[in-house]
Amino acid sequence: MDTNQRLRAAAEKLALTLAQGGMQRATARVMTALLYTGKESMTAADLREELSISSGAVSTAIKQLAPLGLVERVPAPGSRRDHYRLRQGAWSNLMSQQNALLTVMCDAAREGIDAAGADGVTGRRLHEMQDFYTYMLEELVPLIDRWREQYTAGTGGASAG
Amino acid sequence: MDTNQRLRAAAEKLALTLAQGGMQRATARVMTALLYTGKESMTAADLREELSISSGAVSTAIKQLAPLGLVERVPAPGSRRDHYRLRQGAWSNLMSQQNALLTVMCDAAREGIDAAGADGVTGRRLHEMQDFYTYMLEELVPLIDRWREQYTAGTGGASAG
DNA sequence: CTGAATGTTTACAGATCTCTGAAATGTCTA
DNA sequence: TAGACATTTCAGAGATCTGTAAACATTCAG
Repeated sequence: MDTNQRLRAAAEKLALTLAQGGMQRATARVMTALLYTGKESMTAADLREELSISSGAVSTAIKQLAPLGLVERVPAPGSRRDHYRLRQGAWSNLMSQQNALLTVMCDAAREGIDAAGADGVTGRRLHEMQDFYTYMLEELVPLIDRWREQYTAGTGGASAG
Repeated sequence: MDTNQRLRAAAEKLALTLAQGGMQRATARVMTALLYTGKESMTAADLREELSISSGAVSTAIKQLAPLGLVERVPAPGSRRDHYRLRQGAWSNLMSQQNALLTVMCDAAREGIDAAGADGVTGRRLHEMQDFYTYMLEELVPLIDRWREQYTAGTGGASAG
């Protein structure tokens, strides 16, 4: 099957992009493997084999992906192995997690102003920074929330577009 | 002066955050040095001394920051040395640059659908991904544009908030 | 309770990336 | 054109990070 190879290639390529964005490499590969798999869910052994990585790496990857809401453990019916799958809304969760950085930037700006004072060149620069990140936070958070509502409304998935 | 030390500490802390977000460490330090300096602009030598890094590192940092629109070379009045300063709108430019990743994600989703087909579990997952990043692109780009207009309107800076 | 199968943790090896130091390049003055 | 000063480039040392292998813990069948 040639299609399978194309899928593998696409998965690896996307993993590379995610890695570029700060995600650990093996973690990104696990993520894209779960995205591109034809199965409903994959076991740790499946991932290990599919990606040719150690079980330790799989374990670490899951440990990183699960708390971010990107991947979830699925109750295995009749199997002792844990099954994992990409979570519904994974991408918006990923985005939210990146937004956490905006809060940090906002706080940093405020702290800077506290230390430097609101006047002078430094104060002015910090003020622009604070304004920007405040604006972004106020706009982005509701934006993502709106997406979530909108998407869970058309739960079927196929008709969501 | 104790204030100076507080500023240095704040700058370093922010640099660490930026580095966490993928920016090179020395590059991030140069960025925050330019943000926190009391001067209007800094020379490469200033940066080298302030941060205790080599001139090569400074050069590399500028080379990375300038194309992103975060830092600009300022015409030096009567000095042969180049002067640098944080650009107006640096933060929104940084954000825009991160948004470029959204486009990549969007394209990746489309390519995936091409390879996997729109039906089946894989197609459905990719579809959600595509929908999300399409939505984000459509919303985020105008959002930032709006900020830019809004901010350049109150050009003074001090009264911009 | 025992044994087997699976999942997790950790020290270490390998790879990767970053920064330094020095040479090369460029730019301006006289 | 020569000379001085500033910046850029680049090979290699150093630090950092990632993944593996193996020990350890846990869960479940019999």
